[in-house]
Amino acid sequence: MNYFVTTSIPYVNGEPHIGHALEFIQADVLARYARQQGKPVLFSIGTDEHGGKIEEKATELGITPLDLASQMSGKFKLIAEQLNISNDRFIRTTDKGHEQRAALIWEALKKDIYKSSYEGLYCTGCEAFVTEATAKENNNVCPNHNKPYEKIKEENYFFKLSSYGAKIQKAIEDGSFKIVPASRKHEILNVIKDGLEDISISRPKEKIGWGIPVPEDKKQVMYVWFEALMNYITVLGYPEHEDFKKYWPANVQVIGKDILRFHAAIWPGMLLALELPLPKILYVHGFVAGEGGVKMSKSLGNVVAPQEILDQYTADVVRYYFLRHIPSYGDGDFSWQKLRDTYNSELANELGNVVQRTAVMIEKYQEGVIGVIPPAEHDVAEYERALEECRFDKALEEVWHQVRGLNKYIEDEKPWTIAKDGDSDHLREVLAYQVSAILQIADMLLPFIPETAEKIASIFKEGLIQPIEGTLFPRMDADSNTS
RNA sequence: GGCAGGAUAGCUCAGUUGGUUAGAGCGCAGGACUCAUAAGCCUGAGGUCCCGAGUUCAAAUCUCGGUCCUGCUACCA
Repeated sequence: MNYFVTTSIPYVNGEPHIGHALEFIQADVLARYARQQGKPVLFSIGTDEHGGKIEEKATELGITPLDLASQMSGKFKLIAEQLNISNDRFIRTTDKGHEQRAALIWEALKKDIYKSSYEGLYCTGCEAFVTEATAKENNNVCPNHNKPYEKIKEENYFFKLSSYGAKIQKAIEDGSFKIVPASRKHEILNVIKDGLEDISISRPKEKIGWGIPVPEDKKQVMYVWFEALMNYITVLGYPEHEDFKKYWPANVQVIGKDILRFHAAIWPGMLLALELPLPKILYVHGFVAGEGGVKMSKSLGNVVAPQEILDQYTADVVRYYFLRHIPSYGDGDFSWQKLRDTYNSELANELGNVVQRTAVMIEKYQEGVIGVIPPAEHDVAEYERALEECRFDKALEEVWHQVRGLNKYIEDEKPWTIAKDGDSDHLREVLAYQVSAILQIADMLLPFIPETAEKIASIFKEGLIQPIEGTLFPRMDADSNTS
């Protein structure tokens, strides 16, 4: 009954990008849908703030790592607000609560943690070791950071992930830990089947100071990835808080395809070691490319920040585009042209107009009196199934099927002709049916474009048309936006 | 190299266990209407279903071979 949904927590190393926006929006739909069904919901998002990269950047800027993290975290928070994300919590890994509880988790994992020295080639940019083969392939220079690999020997703590591979595999295979889409499930099973290796989970403090101290070892801090994953339960107040008992395991954890391994192998390993249940569903979205499916990159100059889109369009428009036109199970792309076409044809012409024409007819022919609205009658099974499978695109297609159906209904019934013929009973019946269909559509749209859905409902709910200011989605001219 | 997925209309894609004339949305062209945001509705054009062979009464669908693309993963010197 209780419903817990999370997004991954973005690393505050970079500005919020379109992929973060997508993830926030998708998770928000799940949260709002669950609330609509009357479930107690907890929806958390947040930011991941420790690690060497933050430390370095802060040093460059001459500020403290925490100041930098706070600044960046604020930007993610702002984007979430602008997108009308209904998160109940926003966790920062620098929150005292997270830091303290991370230490408790470490203690609880102790039977699976051991110390060992590790020698290998390391990239400070990636904060990761690479195999010799990889290093050779790249001529000893990390391609991501353009820095030579350093040969280092470190004392690290390790987590016995290898002990949990079989259990994780079983949970994925039997569906108790469901990974969608299925292609991602196969992908990770392929990795797990070959056996999971123990992972390094700490760094020497002298090398990376910006992190959560390892309990009882002042010389080590927790590896940022290991500690960041813990946010999903520290945010609930693991281990003692009521919320933790109430909301864990998560119903859905929303992540991007680039961090599948962390969430489908390491994280479940940690949970199993803690003797906690695994999340029910791990939903993996794809990437958003730029125009023509070309990857967004600074050097190509085709990067579009969520902020830029929000400067020109309302949150609902942005939400709609991302949910309907970025395939829920694959990669998609963003272009201003596509956004405007979508806006005009789907939101303005089809949805906005059907609301408008219905409201106007009731005002014109019946002084705004709606009369008895029949109950909703369209089958929503497909819509519901789509949502259960995190197929946001498909769910919206189902809604639009109804929007189109309604426009067709109006053309078939021709209320304006009925009005001329003076058959007021029949006219009232037809218009009330239109309202019924619109209200059902608004209901289905509530998790997706909440402001619009509420506005639509408000027009018809009182039995008398309550006009709104302007129109829902005024059409946009071809030259009204460029950038 | 291994594993997985893909190639269908100008674009994005759907095509369930093989079964008449291969579909939708967008875009494009034409039409009738007038309640509405010059929106909506109707009609139409547009396809060698990647290539080749095979199985079958029948293949977009199944088999084999090939080409190209994507993802994951491994490795050689």
